[in-house]
Amino acid sequence: MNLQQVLHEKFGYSSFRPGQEDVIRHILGGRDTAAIFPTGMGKSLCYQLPAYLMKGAVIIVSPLVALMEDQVANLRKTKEKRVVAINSFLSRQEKDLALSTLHSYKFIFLSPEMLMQPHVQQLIEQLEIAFYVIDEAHCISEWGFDFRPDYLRMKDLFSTEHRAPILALTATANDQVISDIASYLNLRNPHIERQPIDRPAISYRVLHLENQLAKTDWIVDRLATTRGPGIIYVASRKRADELAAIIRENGIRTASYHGGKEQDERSIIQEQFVQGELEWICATNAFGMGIHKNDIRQIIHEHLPATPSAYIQEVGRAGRDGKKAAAILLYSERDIEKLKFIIYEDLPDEQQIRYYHTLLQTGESVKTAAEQAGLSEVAARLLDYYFEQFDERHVIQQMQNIIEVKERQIREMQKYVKSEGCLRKQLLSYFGEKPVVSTDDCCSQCAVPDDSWLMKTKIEENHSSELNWKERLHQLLG
DNA sequence: CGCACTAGTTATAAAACTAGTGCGGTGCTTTATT
Repeated sequence: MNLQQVLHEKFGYSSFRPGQEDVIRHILGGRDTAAIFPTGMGKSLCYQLPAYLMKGAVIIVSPLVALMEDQVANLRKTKEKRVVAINSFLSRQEKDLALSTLHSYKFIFLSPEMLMQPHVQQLIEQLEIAFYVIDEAHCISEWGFDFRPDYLRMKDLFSTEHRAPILALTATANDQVISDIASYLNLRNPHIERQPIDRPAISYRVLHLENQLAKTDWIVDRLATTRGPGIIYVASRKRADELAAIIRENGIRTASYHGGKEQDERSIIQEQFVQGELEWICATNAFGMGIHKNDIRQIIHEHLPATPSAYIQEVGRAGRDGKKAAAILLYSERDIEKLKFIIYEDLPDEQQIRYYHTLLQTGESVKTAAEQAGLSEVAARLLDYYFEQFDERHVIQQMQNIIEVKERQIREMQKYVKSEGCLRKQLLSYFGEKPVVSTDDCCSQCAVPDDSWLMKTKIEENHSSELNWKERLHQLLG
């Protein structure tokens, strides 16, 4: 069957977006492929379409349960019934039923953790598999090394001689991330399909503000005078709640979003934001993946994100409709230390590693050994993975490598906020790119920022309270 | 590390200092008990 024909009949599109067709042809030809497309450029089609032209099931590895559920719902909307997501949302019985009837599904969604469970793997081995999809594949780099080691364990599974081809999908990847993806998915002579990540509609701005109070003032003023929808990224859960409350006091529809909230509440908030019932979201970096909203106009960061990739991704959620959007980073010198603390907190030091290892060797259980060595759950899980691979000396070395990589990324972010040249150029250089076209409203280094297009009309402003936030807060507390 | 917050001190009344303390992101999974 002709690709165009399937595109039209099954998906109702008349033409492919840039890169899609190439990716699909390579997968149909059985070649491992990595596709780096900016968000909203139709990555899902790259696996959905070839699935219908090939025999067997497609296994999709997804980082978030919510993301899986979302994709399942989307496929069901297209009248596809042979879809299943195997995860902790399912009851014991539902899970057993799904696993015992795996062969009847065309699309099977799994987390890396689920995929790596031995009994799940046994069942998958018996299936006819068209190809594997690793959705949001940058998670291998972002989470694999220090948070979710099952992203690295997948390497074992994909190292078998005759395995189905792999399609890795992501929106953002520099050479290092691509190399991690290729290595940990064991891609063989992969085809790399890359679309430029530069988004000319986004203008960049860095503002140096002395402390949190100054930032709060700036944000409140900014939201009183300019329009959303927008996202404000903050560094802690507590701060997300607090800032959202302050903004709400000014009569602006705002909610907070972070990992400390119940799954249900998170879905509702996300949905309200997408529907336009909420104008602003104050969020930690938990917010973002799987948000389909085209008209986000502003992304404000109250703190420095940990990596350029994180920044590009968070900022890339704005302006998907191609219209203008503003990316603003508020920066103060002290943010760096705080950032480092959060990053290193979970990583075990040499002493802890040695002590933990000794305890394990003397027959102590993983749990008590971790407790006695003062390791967080995350740290213990990481060490278990690394001790599967290396001896003690190399495990310590690995941990040092992780810290070095993270420090390098923080230095890159410092280069960005301190850049005396074009911010866009500086940021893109990390990804080996240059700006695609020259834009009038490029960044705060190239020109004085022009916010006229974002200004609220008088009527909109009058909806906000006349009192400033300090007075309101005072009233509340007093 | 830096910050917000609390309890105690000062010195004779209320508020202003100080020292001590707690807290800080990202998500999958799942066992046995209430």
